[in-house]
Amino acid sequence: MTASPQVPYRVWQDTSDAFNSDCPVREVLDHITSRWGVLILAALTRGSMRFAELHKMIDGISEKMLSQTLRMLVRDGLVTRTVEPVTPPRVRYELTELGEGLTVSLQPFLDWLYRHTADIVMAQNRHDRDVT
Amino acid sequence: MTASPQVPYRVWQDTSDAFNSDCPVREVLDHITSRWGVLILAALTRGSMRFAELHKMIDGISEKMLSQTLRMLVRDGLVTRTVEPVTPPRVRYELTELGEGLTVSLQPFLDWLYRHTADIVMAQNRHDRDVT
DNA sequence: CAGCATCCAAAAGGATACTG
DNA sequence: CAGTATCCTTTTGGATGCTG
Repeated sequence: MTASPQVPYRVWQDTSDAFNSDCPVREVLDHITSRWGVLILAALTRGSMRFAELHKMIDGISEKMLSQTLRMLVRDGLVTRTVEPVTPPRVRYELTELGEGLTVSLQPFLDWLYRHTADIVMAQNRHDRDVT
Repeated sequence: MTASPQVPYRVWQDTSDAFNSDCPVREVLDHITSRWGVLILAALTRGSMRFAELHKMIDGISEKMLSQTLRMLVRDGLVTRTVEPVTPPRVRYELTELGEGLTVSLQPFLDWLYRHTADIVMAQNRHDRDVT
């Protein structure tokens, strides 16, 4: 983990490690677990979506963050952006094959989340009661 | 999704939805996907860890954020904090059963991450070349 | 050792106004 | 419609110094 600090980061296929802040794995993790990343990816599992649809579906996101996060996901090759040449413009966002694979891998976590949020809220209440 | 806005949020078991910013599912999602949440949970899958061990293992985290995120995870019932009454103090952090279940559900995602970070970096390079 | 408190810098994020 | 640009606020986070 502390080996060869003198050479620029390169052979991350072998030595990669999300615990290392210089490793691309860490950067990608940060992108996906960014505040709106998982929610946008989850929304797109329902199929192709337009900007306004995503904006309406994901409660609380601003246009700025939606646009910003979508650009990042497109750059990462997880989402495609397709402009239909009509007026007014119509833009469709869709998962790539890579993005599909990612959402499949996220499914167990999302399932867990829905099934255990109740447990967590209970734990929070218990904790707040005990500590206060 | 927009039903009964006049009553305080309550029946989230049935209507829960991470896309709703008022839903506990969303809050829990934010906790887990907070900047250091996944990394700390992943680190603890290797077994019980002391504060300094976590600090050393997770590159780039400050003591403040480590302590802050650990407190949140303890409150959420995902991690236990045990103080051994010796001097100097020794504190062990460990996954609870709930936390274990969570990390199991995160495993497919982490596996995907390691296997596909290369693809994402390639997509980024392609994108940067094309757009610039 | 395991932290908390404080202060400060940086980044994230929201509101608004505007454009092709 | 689907954004971008700007400004501003809030949050995040790091560095430092201190304690039981």
